[in-house]
Amino acid sequence: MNIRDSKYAQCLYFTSSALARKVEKLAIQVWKAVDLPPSHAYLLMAVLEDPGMQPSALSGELQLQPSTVTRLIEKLEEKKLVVRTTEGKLTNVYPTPKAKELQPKMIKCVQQFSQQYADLLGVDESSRLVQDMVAIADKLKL
Amino acid sequence: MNIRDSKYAQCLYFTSSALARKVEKLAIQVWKAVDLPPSHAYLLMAVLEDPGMQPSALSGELQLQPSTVTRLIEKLEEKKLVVRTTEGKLTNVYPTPKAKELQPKMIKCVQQFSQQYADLLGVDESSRLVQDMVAIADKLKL
DNA sequence: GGGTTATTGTTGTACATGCAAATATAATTT
DNA sequence: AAATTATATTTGCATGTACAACAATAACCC
Repeated sequence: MNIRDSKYAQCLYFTSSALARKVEKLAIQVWKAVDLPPSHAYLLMAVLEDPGMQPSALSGELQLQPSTVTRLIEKLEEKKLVVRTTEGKLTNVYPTPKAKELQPKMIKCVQQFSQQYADLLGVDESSRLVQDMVAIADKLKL
Repeated sequence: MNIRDSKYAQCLYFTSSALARKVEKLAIQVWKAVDLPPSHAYLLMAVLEDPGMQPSALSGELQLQPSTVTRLIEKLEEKKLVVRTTEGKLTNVYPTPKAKELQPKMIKCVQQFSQQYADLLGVDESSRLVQDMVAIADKLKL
């Protein structure tokens, strides 16, 4: 069944969550190339671009709760892709050499992913949609 | 931090999941009025509109995996809002009187929710966005 | 009719995410 | 300097969702 055929196709809750699930599935496929779920991959890319980044900054950048960020970092630590150093109340997260080696592949994943939905949807169309979603999400202050 | 300030604000994975999380939070607030999480509420509304609806149909209507539908039904059964009857391999899900009593309140929740984001975003803008999201989600066959 | 295949639904398990509370440290106030 | 308040991070617990494997039944084909 297509989403448009659902009686809830007019509802923002329904459509945004259905879309997110579908997009995530696509992303999961793409990110299998580096054996990471997308959420882990995005955190790792942020840390690679800004080594030493703190969880609070990651929380803002990724729009995830601090607790979620902690959990993601734990997983990446287990895979030896990041290390954490704590002094005082502050924590710094650094990428390991293993993560740096992975970086080129990750960049390819990003490209492949955006290519894939640009092919499906058209470049202009998809970038307009993304901008609209951003605008709306930012208006939803809770 | 706003989503637009994130370095991932151009990425469909990031924006669609961030938007979905925000919208879900808003929906959760609204649906507290009937003490149901939105996912449960939507399933229940579907069953109220079409008593006896089967899990496979619910899976299509709600765009959720069958296993997820089973879990939602279990929760609603615990709350005495639906009952299940099985004959052969088919299962029918029926709303209880308690659910029917709740129906008017649920309709109000739907209205309140759509009102809330229409106020924030404008009626035209938000309905256009929803349609775009539907169109795109439907193109993402996986 | 009997064997194969397809459909329907449920379970076991895993993971992502969040909230609220706890912890630890820093900053501020008095 | 002590007490209070604010900030950063982590933990306990709960929930939602999915995949894969399973079970049960129905449909099909020979």
